[in-house]
Amino acid sequence: MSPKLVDVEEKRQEIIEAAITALSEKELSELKIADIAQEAGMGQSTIYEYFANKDQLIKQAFEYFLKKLYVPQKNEGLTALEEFELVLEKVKKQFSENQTKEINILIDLFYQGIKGEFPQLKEIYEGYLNYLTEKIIQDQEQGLIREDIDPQVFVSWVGAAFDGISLQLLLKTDNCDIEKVCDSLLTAIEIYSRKE
Amino acid sequence: MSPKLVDVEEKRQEIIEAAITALSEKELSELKIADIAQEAGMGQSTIYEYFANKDQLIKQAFEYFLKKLYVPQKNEGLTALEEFELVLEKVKKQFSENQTKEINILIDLFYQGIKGEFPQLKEIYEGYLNYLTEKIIQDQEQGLIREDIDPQVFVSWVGAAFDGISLQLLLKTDNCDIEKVCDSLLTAIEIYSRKE
Amino acid sequence: MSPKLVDVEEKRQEIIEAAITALSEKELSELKIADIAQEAGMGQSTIYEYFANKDQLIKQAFEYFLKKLYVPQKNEGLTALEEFELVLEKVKKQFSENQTKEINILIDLFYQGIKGEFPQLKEIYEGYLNYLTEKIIQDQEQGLIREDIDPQVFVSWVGAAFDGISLQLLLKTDNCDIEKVCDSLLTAIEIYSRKE
Amino acid sequence: MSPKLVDVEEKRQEIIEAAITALSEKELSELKIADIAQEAGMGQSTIYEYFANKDQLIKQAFEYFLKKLYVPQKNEGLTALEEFELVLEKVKKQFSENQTKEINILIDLFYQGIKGEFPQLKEIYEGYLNYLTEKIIQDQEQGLIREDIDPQVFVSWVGAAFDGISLQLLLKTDNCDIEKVCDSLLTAIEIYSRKE
DNA sequence: CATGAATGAGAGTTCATTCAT
DNA sequence: AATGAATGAACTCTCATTCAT
Repeated sequence: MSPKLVDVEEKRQEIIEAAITALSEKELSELKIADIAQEAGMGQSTIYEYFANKDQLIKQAFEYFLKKLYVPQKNEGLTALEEFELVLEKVKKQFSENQTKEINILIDLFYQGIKGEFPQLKEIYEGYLNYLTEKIIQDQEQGLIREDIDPQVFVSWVGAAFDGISLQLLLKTDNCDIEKVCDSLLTAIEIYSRKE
Repeated sequence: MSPKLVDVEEKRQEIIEAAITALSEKELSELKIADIAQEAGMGQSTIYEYFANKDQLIKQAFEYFLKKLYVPQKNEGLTALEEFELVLEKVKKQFSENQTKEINILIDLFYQGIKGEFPQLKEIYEGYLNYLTEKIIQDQEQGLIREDIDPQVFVSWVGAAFDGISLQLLLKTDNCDIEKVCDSLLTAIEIYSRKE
Repeated sequence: MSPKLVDVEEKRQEIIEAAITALSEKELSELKIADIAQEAGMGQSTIYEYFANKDQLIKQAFEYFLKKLYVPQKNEGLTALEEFELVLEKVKKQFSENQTKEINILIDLFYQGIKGEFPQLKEIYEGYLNYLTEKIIQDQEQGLIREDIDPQVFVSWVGAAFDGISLQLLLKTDNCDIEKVCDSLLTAIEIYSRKE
Repeated sequence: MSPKLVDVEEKRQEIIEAAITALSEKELSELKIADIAQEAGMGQSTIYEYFANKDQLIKQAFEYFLKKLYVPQKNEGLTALEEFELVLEKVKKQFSENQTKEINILIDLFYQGIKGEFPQLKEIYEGYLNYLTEKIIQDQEQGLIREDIDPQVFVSWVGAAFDGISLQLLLKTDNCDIEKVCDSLLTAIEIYSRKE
């Protein structure tokens, strides 16, 4: 009915995706509007038709990136321990060759999040911890995990350990074999949580 | 014949400290030479009498900061577990009100380190893990820790958990009580490592 | 859909011409981007849309200037001696009132050329000598010039004398009448080169 | 009688010589006060005790350089032609390996002179032409050179040719053998000037 | 709607010069 | 007299943003 209108939202996605691609190759502080425009195959000024300024664009790009990354993908049937294994598996995969680019964005994103300039990160992080907490509670109900364990507290350090392992991978410490570290951690978790 | 003589090294410290102060209030990518000069109470060009360029200054500032932070302070007498407690104590203290500023710098520093632009960080990080590894080995020799545990692997995930906890504190997740998390983690460590 | 389209090459010419105008009023080492921008009637940053940096701009300006100056304008029918007369005529004209500005640029250009920072000058200079050499050879074939004269050697000092005369004009020595000097030189050339 | 006074003039010479040494290694537009100070082995500010500013210093350095270079060294007994040969010999020698450094200064000096910022150059140049003119006149009186030649005019183009040859040497044109060019020029001069 | 072109504001850096000692 | 130290003013260059078409 209305005259041919460009789908504004679609165009925004296009730009955001270009921004993410660009971000995967350059760190945020080096990312220019020109880079994004080139990646998107459009003029710089066109970007300003869809975003008020660079900051807005970057923020929305991060948001989009996180949404895409954190497809809940709830594994209903799994126990907490199985879930933990899965998470670690995911971490390892993420650092395998073909996904290094996403990690670059994750780093920038965390940096912004920690600096308080991307508050969504905190929410998402808490969501992820809460999801794991739920799992613990379910397992406790099913008698798989000791009841005297505070699920939130437990998840907090387990999650922390996972993040820390990511950090070590990022720093590329040749401290030791990631495989063994994960196994050892999982063993500790199991011993700690299992009913007598 | 007797013009004012300045201890060059001292002046450098002065500027570096100004840079660190400035960094505690602004993130690295927003830090200008002008900020540092103002903080140091001198003209911008004076800074260039002591540092070749901004990059050099920043790098040396990080280095200085790390040196100051990581006074080895080896606690000879302690067992690994006691040492772990101590580390966590330190982490908690670091996040108490009056040291928030240092944390800002730590974040920037880690960001640079991960991005590969401050390789010293990796060394220091490995040094810290190695120090803990030594402790484990000593305790194994004294029969305090199970011998079938690979010290490096063990330290790797323990260290990771510590870092992850820091990260959670940085993100200010109100997930739960830090005190309890630390206790829970320490318990898990103890159960995992103790001889039958 | 139809934003203003500018012929990039044309714009470059515009800037280059502004640079040349500016150069005719200031010596190279005092020439600022701001001067060129003002002369061209645009913002400084606009210049950087068309040239990577000042050096590039200056180099291209010199190149452009030389091209404009050295229109081959080969005078097919003339003998070497007639050509020499013509060159001297040209030199004299160049120093007449309304072309003084171009001379300023020529000086800078020669300075750069001698300093080795504008190697094109050498090529052009050699081209000019070669052109004259050709003329001599033709005349030798036609029996107008003694065959025992090495054309290159001959041209070398004749060209040198021409350049030296330019230099004297530049220094504005009131040594004596340029007209007579040229005549005298031409006579010497003629006597030296003519067949018995 | 008076307390130990530094001989101001001596100190100035010292600085000037340092400037000249520095100039022989760097071109004028790249020469910093710091370079001169370093070469002279003194602090930058000391230079300002003896010279009002950089410009003054450079000008005096050029003046000093010229004075040192142009020791009249009048060769009383020689004929004009012999003198010409000598000059060319000098030119060739100047371009031999061990004196290239002085040439750098000469170039800068000429550049300044032509630009009108070093008027002394003109005087000196005219002095040199006058000296040669005198020679011609003497030879005419002795019947060695045709009387119908205007000495000034003659010297003008001969000098010009000499300068032009220097220029060719500076541009490093591989046009041809300097030796032969000089010989050819001298022959032309001789033919032109000799009495029947 | 799209965008080429233009730009102002500001960044890092250099260097002749001044000044206190 | 000598100079280490400090610096203001100026320069080149960058880039997010605006605007006319």
